[in-house]
Amino acid sequence: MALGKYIPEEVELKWQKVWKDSGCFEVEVDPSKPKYYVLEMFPYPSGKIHMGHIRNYSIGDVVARFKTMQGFNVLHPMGWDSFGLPAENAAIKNKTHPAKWTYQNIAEMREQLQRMGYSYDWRRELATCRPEYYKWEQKFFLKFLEKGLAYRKHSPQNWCPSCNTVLANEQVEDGLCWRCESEVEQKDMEQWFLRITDYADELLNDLKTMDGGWPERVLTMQRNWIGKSYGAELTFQVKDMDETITVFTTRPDTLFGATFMSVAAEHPMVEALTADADNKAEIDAFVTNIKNMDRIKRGADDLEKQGIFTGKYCINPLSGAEIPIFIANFVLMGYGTGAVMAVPAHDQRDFEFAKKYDLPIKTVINPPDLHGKGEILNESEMGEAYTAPGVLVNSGDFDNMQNEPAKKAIVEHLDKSGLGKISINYRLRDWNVSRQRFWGAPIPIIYCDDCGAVPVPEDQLPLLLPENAQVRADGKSPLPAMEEFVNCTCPKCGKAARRETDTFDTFFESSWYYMRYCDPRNDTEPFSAEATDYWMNVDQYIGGIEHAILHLLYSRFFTKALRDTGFIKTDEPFANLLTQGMVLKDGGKMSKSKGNVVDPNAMINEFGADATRLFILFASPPIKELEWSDQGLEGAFRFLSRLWRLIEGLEDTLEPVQPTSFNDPQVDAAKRLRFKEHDTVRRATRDIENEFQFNTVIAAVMELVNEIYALKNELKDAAPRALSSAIATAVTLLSPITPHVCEELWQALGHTNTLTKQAWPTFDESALVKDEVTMVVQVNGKMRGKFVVANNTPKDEVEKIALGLENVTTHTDGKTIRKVIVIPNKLVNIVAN
RNA sequence: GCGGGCGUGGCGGAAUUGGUAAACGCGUCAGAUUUAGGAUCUGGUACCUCACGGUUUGGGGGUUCGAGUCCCUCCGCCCGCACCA
Repeated sequence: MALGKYIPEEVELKWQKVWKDSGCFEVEVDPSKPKYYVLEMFPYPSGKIHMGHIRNYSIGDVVARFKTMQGFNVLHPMGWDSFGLPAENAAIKNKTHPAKWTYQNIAEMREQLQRMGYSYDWRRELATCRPEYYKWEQKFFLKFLEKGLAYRKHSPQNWCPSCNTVLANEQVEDGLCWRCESEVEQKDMEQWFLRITDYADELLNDLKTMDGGWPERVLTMQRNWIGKSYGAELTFQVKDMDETITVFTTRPDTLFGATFMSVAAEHPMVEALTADADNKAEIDAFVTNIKNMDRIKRGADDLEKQGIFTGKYCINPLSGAEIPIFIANFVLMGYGTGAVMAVPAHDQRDFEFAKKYDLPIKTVINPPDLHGKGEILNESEMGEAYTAPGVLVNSGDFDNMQNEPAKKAIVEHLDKSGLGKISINYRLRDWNVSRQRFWGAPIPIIYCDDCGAVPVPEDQLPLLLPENAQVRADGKSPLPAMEEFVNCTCPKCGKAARRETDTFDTFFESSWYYMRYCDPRNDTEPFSAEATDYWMNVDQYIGGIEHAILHLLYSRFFTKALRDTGFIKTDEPFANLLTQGMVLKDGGKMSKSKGNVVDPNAMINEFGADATRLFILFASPPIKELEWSDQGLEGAFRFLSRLWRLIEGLEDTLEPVQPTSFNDPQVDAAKRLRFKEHDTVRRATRDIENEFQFNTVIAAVMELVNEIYALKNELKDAAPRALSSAIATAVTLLSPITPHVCEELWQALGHTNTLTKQAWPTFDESALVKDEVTMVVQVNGKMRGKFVVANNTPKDEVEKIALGLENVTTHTDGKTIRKVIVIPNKLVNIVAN
């Protein structure tokens, strides 16, 4: 058939329709085939697709198509993370309902994704703002409540004054709201939490099982975030009071060196400790000052250490020494117990504090070299704390012990009198899932004056978000003022009661959507065991690094929590994670403020979806940053046109043969082409399997096309089947990357199947064996010549040829040949001096 | 400060893992074709040198017959964590 001119839009729309009509991307559970689940992080439907989306989804699409061609039953779904603040803000601006804005955006973005030709099973599309979806997470919440995994607590929370809602710890970056970058305040509130800390250990330990599957830096970030530290809790009696203070320390071995104690300004004992102090007013001012300091300033690394004496002392449980209790600005209530035993000789912070307030410094860990000489580290000469290992001194019965074993010995000793125990501390906090916003899934709880917080009965789910709500100009949720929503009766006692008006954090929805994709239309359960047993877990997950903690940690937790509530059998949701690099323009991030945003639609209209996909995958490996280039995109288009013209020009010659099917080379050119063809399959397969290096896959196919161009006139009559085979190979290898144009060319070659049903080409090792090889000759490691010999020519023969080369002798004349190294079929290095 | 990554032509980036550095593409130069072309084709293009040849993977040192690749050290950039007791 005649190809005519390459008009991307025509070709692309044609094949998109063929794929859609044939349902070739629709998959079902099929235990007879190996499954492969490839997933890209689903988008928030902001309305316009951007280059980051295109990159993310193009990478995923190549993986999906490649794995399909390799014979896997590939699940590749797409949907919408459609609850969230921007919809609400847009609705306020346009005086409409967030749902309307959201569904419009979804329709637009769906069209744009479809225009890219991605191989999604669109039947599985889901939107998290639909009751059919959030119904199930309301159910999960009730189950978590039953299991004690969800609970309500009154405590200081991160409050974003601009978003009008609380934030989880993970959603505060450097004291700023992750969404709007407003300064986050502290506010006492009663909120719903999920006990992610119950899973701290499992979340940490299982990171080991993902080694190799996840990027090292994401694993590190999660480890840091969980922040496990081993230590002890030690209890100090307060002198002249019937009170104790417990500290967390990782260095119980230094207990004898504790010369004072520091507590946080928020510590619950502060009021009692200072109640009868002479300078009560001064202390109160100091405490208020710290509490009012904003998070950024308080967390700054150059914050000067400040403290104030409470007037009270406590008793060192081992030495019996009386040590003063200070309130200090660097002690955090949110970590450990909010109280620290201060050992200035062996902790740099305590050292600085002691110097400033002239507090005693006492060496209890002696450096090994000094200890050997019978000397003890002199406190008055110390310029900084000694934090390295050593031997205990000034520590009573524990003297001369190595400090590591002493840790355990001291805690065990204190344990007998109930004053100390081994303790493991985490930085991770429970997940606050309450949000004071409208556009989210309602939390299914009813408050009754008599019965307290009562779960909405399961048969009343979904608890619907009212469609008639009118968003408020001030950004506050309209729910509390909606009587028809708030007023209800207590499911337990039947008396009048009020509904919870907070909604779930939107990370709640994204924590399990990948499970719902397995069985998205199920209306009797969130997903069937049959579906999730087969499809889960996700084999390859692809998305941005910005979720290294947030979404990825919550999802890991959710998977484990759903496992323990009997919904699923999986331990970890994502076996392999690829974090794609950012798309840059002129060396920087694309942003509206810089005015350097490239609109994908314009590119697709001018050069087509295929050229856009080709460029974005060719310009850089997926994990690295990508510098956008309009000229590069044109180059991609040029290559596709060149391939198109190649086939168009050979229409009378080419036959519909299978890739790598030509195996009877009679002439040198055919042999050469066959070698290149098989070598390209080898390289392409290897590079895809090695971290999806599509850039080099494309380069290899370009080389093959160049080779075909170079040999086509010679082979047109001599070996037309060699050309047909090589071209079939090029088109097939390229098809996951530029699927539309490849389908068109495949059809033009005379094939009647579509490439979606074509197997990934295989190569023949024997085709890669060359009759002749080019060998390089070096003299003292410098290249001096080349020669061609028969493959596997014996070493001594090769050596003889090499030594005889003219350009070699000019460099060896007058020198003694010390050694000749021969690497078969590759290189000869002559060592001479 | 701690942890991780990176540094290769004018640019994006390759290098079968210790064996011809700069594949592929962009840009650019020359030629061909064309009424013309930002179309297409052919050829050149790391640097210095008329040439022979020499130099080159952030700098310096080392291991090796041989180093972009391994080791040490310094410099620069990026990312994460950071008063976490």
